[in-house]
Amino acid sequence: MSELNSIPKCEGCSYKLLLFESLPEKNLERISACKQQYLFKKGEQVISEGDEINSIVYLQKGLIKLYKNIPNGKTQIISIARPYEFVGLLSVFSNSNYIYSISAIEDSHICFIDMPCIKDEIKEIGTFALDIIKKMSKITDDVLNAKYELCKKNLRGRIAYTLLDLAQHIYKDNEFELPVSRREIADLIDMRTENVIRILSEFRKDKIIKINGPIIEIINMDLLKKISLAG
Amino acid sequence: MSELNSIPKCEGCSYKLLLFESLPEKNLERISACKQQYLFKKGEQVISEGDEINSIVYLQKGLIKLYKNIPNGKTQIISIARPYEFVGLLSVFSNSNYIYSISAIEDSHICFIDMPCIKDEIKEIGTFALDIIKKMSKITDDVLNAKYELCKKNLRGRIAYTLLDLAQHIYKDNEFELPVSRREIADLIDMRTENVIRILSEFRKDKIIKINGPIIEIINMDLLKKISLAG
DNA sequence: ATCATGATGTGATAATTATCATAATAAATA
DNA sequence: TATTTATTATGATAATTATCACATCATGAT
Repeated sequence: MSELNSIPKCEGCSYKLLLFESLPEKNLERISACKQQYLFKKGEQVISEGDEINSIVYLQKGLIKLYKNIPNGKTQIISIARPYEFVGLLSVFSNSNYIYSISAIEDSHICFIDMPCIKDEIKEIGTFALDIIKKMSKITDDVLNAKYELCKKNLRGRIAYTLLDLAQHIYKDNEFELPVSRREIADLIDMRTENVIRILSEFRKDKIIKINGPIIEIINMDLLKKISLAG
Repeated sequence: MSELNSIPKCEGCSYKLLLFESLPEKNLERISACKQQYLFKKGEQVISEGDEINSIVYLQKGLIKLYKNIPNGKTQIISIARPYEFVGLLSVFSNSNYIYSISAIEDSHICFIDMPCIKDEIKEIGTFALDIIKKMSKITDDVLNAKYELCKKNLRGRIAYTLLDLAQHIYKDNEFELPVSRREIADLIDMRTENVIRILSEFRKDKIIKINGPIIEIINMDLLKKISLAG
């Protein structure tokens, strides 16, 4: 983790509109004064389970994963998130300590906004409060929907769903580099590493995808969608 | 659905403290003026998927289920909720229409509070906004955690988990009447009806539970907990 | 009362998924 | 560079779960 040398003001931030559009100039300046920005290298830990929650985590650039360590030495990945997604809002208002960990899976710019500042603005600016509520509701919906979708699918359906998610929502390209290992995909969608590998191989044999090391290219999108839906 | 003949004021409501404790008297009176209470008989539908969201649903007495109808004629039960749980807050702020249905699985008193009223109070009373945010964060956490727990368990673990949830959180008694059919349990925890029935029979044979028609009694709590954890 | 319907219950079998074993390759480390 | 170590990969087998088939019982409709 290293501090970013030039710390821009929130006013000029392209993400302002997403969370702070209802905040007047004056209040935005106050927010701007109580935030810190850091660069996390790929693999670096941003938050550890149990850490005290004293800020809102805001991903500006890069890719992060939220995960939990579960008893038998395994890991449950809750979500992989890119900028604009605000997964950092998950459960931060109902707990005093994080119930999950966050780490960077790509070099990431992360903005920490002091929680007391946010709360002050929520209390003062009603429309901002409503905005935060709306955003929270949205991420909850998304994470929950994804989980419900995944849970009822068979393994091939889960892999297809995940590849589609990466291509369509994360990278917006039919060709992308897998940001996580096969084992981490397994941790994300509740299956065994061997089966992730096996099914990716099957998809390759069935000419649904091409695999070049860590690069995946979807070459039969329709079939992949069909498998995801049917799964 | 029938209107309750005596509509009590929010001031005297025992649930006031849970959601409205930070609201001054004056504001609570306004809330009280824009709410309606109804009695829903067991089996009656409260909300249909697609309905416009124009109020907050507040369960005062009884038991409800949230569910979605999924393409192939099946049903996905999202949650079974009792009073004090506020599942009605799920996603109501990020959508204009319900993405799930709600029906009563026991005779239920349900309070509908007009959404514009709630929003007005959120905008006006900052601490109330924070309260709502906290509550939303909490239910999200709970529903999400339950889903994550369930997804990674095997079938026996899921049944054990569900029985424990009913005994410990819903009925607070080791003996209770199953509020839903075996098929509905299957819809809740992503498995087949036959397997729900089969595993309940196994638990009976293993002297973990007693089954008398719809009445279930847990007679080996320790083992049930062990199965839930190991699953 | 009779019939249809759905819920419960059980067995047999098929399909899916996990586990174990083993190897090749890539990445990290001394 | 040499040597671990982790990741990717594939096959064989065991365990789990779904599906099908059928029986019983309760419930409501005719």
